[in-house]
Amino acid sequence: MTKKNTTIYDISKKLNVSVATVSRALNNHPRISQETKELVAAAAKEMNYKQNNLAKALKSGETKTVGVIVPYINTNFFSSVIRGLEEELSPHGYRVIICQSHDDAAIEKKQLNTLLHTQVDCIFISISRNTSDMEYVKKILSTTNTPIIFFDRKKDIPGISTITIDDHKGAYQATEHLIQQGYKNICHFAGDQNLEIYQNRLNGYLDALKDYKLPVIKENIINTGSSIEEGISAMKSLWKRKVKPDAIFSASDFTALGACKEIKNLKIKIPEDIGVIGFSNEPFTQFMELSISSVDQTPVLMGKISGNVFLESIKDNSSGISIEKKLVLTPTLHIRQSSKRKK
Amino acid sequence: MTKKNTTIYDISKKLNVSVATVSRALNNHPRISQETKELVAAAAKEMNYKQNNLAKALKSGETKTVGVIVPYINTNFFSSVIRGLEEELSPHGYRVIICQSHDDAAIEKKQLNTLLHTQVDCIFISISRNTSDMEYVKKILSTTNTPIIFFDRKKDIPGISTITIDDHKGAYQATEHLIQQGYKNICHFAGDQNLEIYQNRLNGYLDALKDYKLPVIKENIINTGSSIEEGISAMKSLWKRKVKPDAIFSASDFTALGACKEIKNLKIKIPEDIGVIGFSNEPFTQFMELSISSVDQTPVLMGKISGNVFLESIKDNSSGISIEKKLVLTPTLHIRQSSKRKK
DNA sequence: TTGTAGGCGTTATCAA
DNA sequence: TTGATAACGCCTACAA
Repeated sequence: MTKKNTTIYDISKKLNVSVATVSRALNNHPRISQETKELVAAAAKEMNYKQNNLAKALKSGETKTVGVIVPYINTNFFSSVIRGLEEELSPHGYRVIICQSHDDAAIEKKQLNTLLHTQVDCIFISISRNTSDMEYVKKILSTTNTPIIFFDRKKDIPGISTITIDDHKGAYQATEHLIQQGYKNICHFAGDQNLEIYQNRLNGYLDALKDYKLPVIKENIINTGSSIEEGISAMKSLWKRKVKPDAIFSASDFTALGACKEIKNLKIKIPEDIGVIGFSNEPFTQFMELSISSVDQTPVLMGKISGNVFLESIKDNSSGISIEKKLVLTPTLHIRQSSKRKK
Repeated sequence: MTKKNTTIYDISKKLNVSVATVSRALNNHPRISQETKELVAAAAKEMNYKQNNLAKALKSGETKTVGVIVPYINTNFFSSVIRGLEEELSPHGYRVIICQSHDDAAIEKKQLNTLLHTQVDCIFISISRNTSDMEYVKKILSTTNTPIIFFDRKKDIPGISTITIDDHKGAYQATEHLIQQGYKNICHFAGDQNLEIYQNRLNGYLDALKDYKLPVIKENIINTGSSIEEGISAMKSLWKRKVKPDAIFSASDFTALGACKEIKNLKIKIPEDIGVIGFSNEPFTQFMELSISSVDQTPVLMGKISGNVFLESIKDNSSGISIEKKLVLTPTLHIRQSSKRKK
């Protein structure tokens, strides 16, 4: 048996007033008598009235719902960003729909369209690895009013606000720290160069080397993904070289972990013989018995700020001006045992 | 400048047909000529038509959207369940709205109401620690058609399907394993007894002791939360006893980790002097240099099955029957270094 | 202070 | 095969 929800129409019938009065009373309209308001409120409660946001949204054009697309939701970084986003937006009455792209541009595009159909008020995206064609994003921008905001993994597109961390700086500081600890032959485990974040980490590494007059050696840049296994195998092949590295700056904590495991396996000493720094400050990096240095990306904050950029843009928009923001957060280097050679 | 979305009305005007025809053509209605369908499809594409799900939902009463409420989204367990949920439901056209209760019953109730306003087709909840009054949940059940499904952290309420793991079994197997490894004075770090999952873990531990004729010692049950710090302090005070424990079965991986850290600090040997097992199979448990044994809860699977229970209930409902399901998944014990004393 | 009525975009019923 | 129209539940001019 299907239960019917009570509507303002039901309340109006019961109280012998018009639906308009009920609607206004419920919305605390100034020109409704206190008495009526109380009457309506009582009836609403008694009849277990629940406002239908669908109808409201259809009328107002605002769903008070936003969408967020990430590669996978069950990673520390992305789930933390989403946590921040939810905590920033929820108090303002916004719901958050989550979508996974599985790091695939085709799925990402599909999810984007689904969100558009759902009439979300804003779409937050951290793009997938193989996203390159941004034409459909531009088309959405030019044909709809739905703002798109990129966080972390972005592309530069006019009209799209972005919230990122300063990957270059994080990488630079990490490399600089290794140099200051006396490491001289520093390798970099580089991530997918289709993504700006990994380009910036690589460049930060390179610039630190240059600034400290260390030679840039092409072979010291190893392309890896971000799995433990790739870290292990990268380390394995590195150690077969005649000239061995004395430090690793990895663009991923997982490859850094893989490297640590293999280093232990090779009976080399961390941090005496070789230093290691990762990136992301995954929880496990500090849990390890030999804790791993890493660069923190403040993901919860990134989520909150992303949400805030949207909220602010709504305010701005009321005055007809839409400002494109490019916010860059500062990462924090956490120095732990894996790279602290000097006491 | 505000861009207007094209509607079926726009298409109907352009093609000089009725909106009904457009709607039917778009929905591939059998009694529309192929010619018209193609015409409409072409116009829709050209005019960049995007269906408004809001209007559709208002009409049909189905939003194709579900809500999920968890304490916090950025934990491995909950984000993994949500991943599974999204992956099960997304192919069927459902969107997933995520809400955080911050482990607080009052917020949980608020989120529940928001989801109801949003007209979601189903609500998935893992209840907060201090949830006790289930009256409002029962009221929702009796006054709305919105199904509620509990996963992991549940209460038994008629009409609500639940998906859990067999915590008793997981705890029993963990304890049994410790016993078989020769440990005799096994302590339990128990979680919040307001939650069934922790009750069950405690009972599994107790039953294993009984079955193996080991004495049940009340002082060996330590109430902790699930933080590293509590694990450390619990271990600290345990080691001040005259009769010291030789194993810990913790209801949480984090307290287990804390115990391990303190054990190392006390210069005791794992697993020779003391064995440790946690619960949840958090990623870090296997990353540790001294890997920690733990009970895996298969969270992604739990999410998928939760989604599936909902999908099945829709099918069932078409025949007017709504079946309340109580599904219990089997956990898997992962034996690692922290508890493997015998070779 | 309150009521009437139109419209948001879709689908479905009843006609044609 | 197609068209006209009502309805989903709400809000809001415009009237009264």
